[in-house]
Parts: sequence; structure tokens; C-alpha cells
Amino acid sequence: MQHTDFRLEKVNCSACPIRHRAVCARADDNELEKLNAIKFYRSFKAGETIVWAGEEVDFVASVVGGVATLSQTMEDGRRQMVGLLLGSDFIGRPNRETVAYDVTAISDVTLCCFRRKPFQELLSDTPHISQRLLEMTLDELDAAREWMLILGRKTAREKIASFLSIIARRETGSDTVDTGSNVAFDLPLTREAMADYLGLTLETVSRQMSSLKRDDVIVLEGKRRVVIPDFNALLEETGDDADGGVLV
Amino acid sequence: MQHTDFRLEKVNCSACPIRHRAVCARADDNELEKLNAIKFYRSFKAGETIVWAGEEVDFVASVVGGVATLSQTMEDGRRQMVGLLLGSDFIGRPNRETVAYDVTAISDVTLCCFRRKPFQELLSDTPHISQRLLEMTLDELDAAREWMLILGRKTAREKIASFLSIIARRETGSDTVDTGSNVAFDLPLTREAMADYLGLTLETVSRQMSSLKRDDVIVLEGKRRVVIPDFNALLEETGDDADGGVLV
DNA sequence: CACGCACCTTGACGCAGATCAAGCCAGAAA
DNA sequence: TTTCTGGCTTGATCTGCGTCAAGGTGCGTG
Repeated sequence: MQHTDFRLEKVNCSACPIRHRAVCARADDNELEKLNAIKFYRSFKAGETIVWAGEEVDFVASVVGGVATLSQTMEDGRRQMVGLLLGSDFIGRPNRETVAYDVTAISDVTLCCFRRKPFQELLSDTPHISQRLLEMTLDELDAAREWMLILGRKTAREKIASFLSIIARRETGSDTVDTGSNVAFDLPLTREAMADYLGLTLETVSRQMSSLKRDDVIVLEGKRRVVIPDFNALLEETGDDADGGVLV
Repeated sequence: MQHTDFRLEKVNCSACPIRHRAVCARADDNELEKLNAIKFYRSFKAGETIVWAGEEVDFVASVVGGVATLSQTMEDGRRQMVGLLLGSDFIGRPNRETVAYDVTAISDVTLCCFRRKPFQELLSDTPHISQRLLEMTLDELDAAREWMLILGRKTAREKIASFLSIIARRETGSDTVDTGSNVAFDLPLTREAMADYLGLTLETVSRQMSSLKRDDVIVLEGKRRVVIPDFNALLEETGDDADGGVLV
């Protein structure tokens, strides 16, 4: 029974719509087996808080579908997003049972969770996985540092342009967006969430979106769908060096 | 000869003024031996650039003494610091031979360097070390996220207060500064570097320092030495939750 | 259908912090 | 001693973005 259970789950895991970057992507059969044994799924409705800052959680997880955010809130209500979790991103960390930020479901979210205790044991046993986790964490650190430049030094217009180019890259999945060609995607965030991402107010976000639209840098179809007729033109607006879509 | 060499170096490593958080802190004799075999020292003068963004480097390193920064510069000269490296901090990363940011010596700096190739091999062989590196990276990520809140949502005054409390904690080495008691330390950064840290101009930094001084939150002895008569009063100014000196 | 609600847009106005400009201070060099 | 230089301070003015306020839009529900 345990055996069939595992078989079933294994198929299940490979079938996750997006393969989990963190743990499944390069795992071999043996590791997959162990992962499947400690795995379960949880779903959250849009707007629901997945974990509150300071809360204890007994699992780590990988985002299977939907969008979630990490954010910090000050006493007087000022809020700053510090992490944006899309498909296959990782939540939680080994060797720390409390979470430091509010984790919120922005759309309906499905998580593939791993029970913390056994996951940590797996980590110690399988250097492979802990090295993979290190790589991921370094990538996140890079993203955080790019974000810091945006927050600290860019104008509102540059912030919006940078945000759009980041989302375009992540949503379309291609690191090197064909510059010059049409790119289209749905914004995974409301204007307010964008504001929390960029350290702006939602009014300023709205104004700058309108302004970029007026200047034909973007085309809006409805409020959420964005078409970028010329990706290079967008990159011009970000204030970054012009040498292509390099993240770091 | 190799043997004596190693003996010598081993003593040397333990004797590093500050024990390297990254690699030596918890290493056993066997690991120390391997580390010592691939180790060398380099020094830089204040103001010197250690590595330029995009440059290839064949070593990773631990800061033994002095202060260095990671920073990004935009075409038009706007600069944002994204990392502050004090004693025992780690520079560089496994599996990436180019560096993404300018690394600059702010004071005279001594690095304890490890040749990249053998260091990476050591990482694969010793899960211990790669796990330690993961822990460190997660700490850095936390710091980056705290920093993002500062950059995105805090006022100039709050930024300065937050900066001072961070430096106080790092310079005095105590995670839990005795709130209420006197704390004194030397600023490791110029006003300009503080501005680059906080996403401000140097004039605003100067004005806010003066303002905090006028309000008796801090005492300045010369331009660099800061005395904080009441640490709680400083924490009040940061805008953070009042429950003590928690970093995350 | 209309009603409500969540989300978005746009306008008017004020202020925190940037910018421009002048001068101060302390240590080093002559 | 004076002079120079790099870092710091302070003042006056300007401006980008926040704040407050008033609608607009579109979807789900009775």
C-alpha cells in the first residue's frame, strides 16, 4: 500500500503543471520517492493570507499555480512587498520554523507542501538538494538586489517600466525576450499590489500606466492585459543599461 | 614541506582577527586543512575597486578586516548600494565566475581569498560547508528584504534611524543591543555612502543627522563617531515595531 | 434590469526631499 | 604659519510624488 501510494504520488509530482524549480527539477527517482512520501497539497482563495508574519509553519512549499506575495507591514499600515511568488517558486526555509513575512495569495493558489521535519532530514542526507536550494536562494538574492536599485533610485515611470519588463520575462518564461517583437501578458497584480511592489501609491501607478499608454510604449486591453509593441522601447524607459534583457 | 606549510596556515586561519562566518566558523580540522591549502590574502586601499561589475574573478573571499560595499550604477550615475560587507562577510558565489556588482573598498580592506575551482570542489564534497553557505545566503536575503522596506516605504528620518540601528548592531556585534544603555561606534561610511545605502542624497543624510542630533536622539563626536544615549529612543524613530532589536 | 462593490482613473493641491549654491571644518602638505 | 583638499553642513528654491477627492468601469448578484 505504501508502495502504490508512492507510485501514484510520483506520477502526480511529475505532473505538477510547472515542475518545481526547487526540489523536483533535477531530482532522481530515489529522491523523488522520498519527496513524494512527505508531500501534500493545499489550496488558498484569492486574497487569503497563507501565513502571517511570525507564525509557526510546519511545512515548506512550492507554488504549483497562482500568485502569492511576501510582504512587510509597518504599524501605521505602510506596506512593502519583498517577494513575488509565481509558479514553481519556493516558500519557507530550512532550519527556521517561523516565517518573517506575511504570505498572501493574490490569485487562487495551489501549493505543493513538504512536511518540514522530514524535508530538513532529506536536505542533510541529499547535498544535491541543498545545493539546488542554495542556487535558488542566490537567484532570489540577485532579484532582491535588482529590486533595491528600483526602489532606491528609479523614478515612478522607470519603476513601472522595470516592473513590466520583469513580469514580461517571468510570465512568458523566456529569459531573453525577443526584443523588438510583440509581447503580451496578463498582469498578475492589482494596481495596489504593484504600488506595494514598487514603493509607490496606487494613484501614481495608475497615472504612469496611463502615461506609458499615451506614449504608445504599452497597449492596455482592459485593465489587466498588457501588450508591448516594441520591447526595446520599454527597456529604454527602465533606465537600465541598454545591453539586452540581463537580470543581474 | 607541504605539511609544515599547512600547519602554519592552519594557525593563521584560526588567527584571522574575526573568524570567517562563512567557512571557518564551524569547520573541523579536516575541512580547515583543505581550506588552508587553497587560501591566500589580498589587501586593498580605501577607495579602490576590488572588482568591477561584469568582471571575471577566480576566487571567492571572506572579509578579514575593513569595509567593502556592493553597488550598482546606472548610466547617468545614479548609484545604489546593495550590500555592505563588514568583517567575516562573504564575497562571491559558487558556480558563477562573473560578479554582478561593483565591489569597492570603503576603508583599507584585507580579504582572505579561496581559489574558486578547488573551493567549488570542496563544496560538492562537503555538504557541511554548502549548508553553512545556504544559511548565510538566507541571512543576507533577510537583510536585503529589511532593506527593501527601508528603501520603499520609510521617510528620510526613519531611514537614517534604521541605518544607525543596523550599524550599531553590526559594529557592536550584539544582536540584542542593551536597550536603554549607551551605545557608541564609528560610522564605517561617509555621508555619500550612507546616501547610496539609503536611496537619498548626501545633503538629506546630513540634514537628518543634524536633526536627530538637535533632538538629542544621537550625539556626534566629530563627524564619524556616534553615541546613542538611549537606544530605545532611536528605535522609536525607525518606524519599526517596538518589540526590540529583531532583524527580521 | 439595476444595484453594489471592487477596482481603476483623473484632477487639484501640498510637501518631503532633490537640486543648486555657498561656505565650514579638520587634517595634510608646504 | 598658510594653503589646499575632501568631506560635511546649511540655506533657498524647485519638483515629483503623495494626499485628498470625485468620478468611471465592469462584473457578479438579487
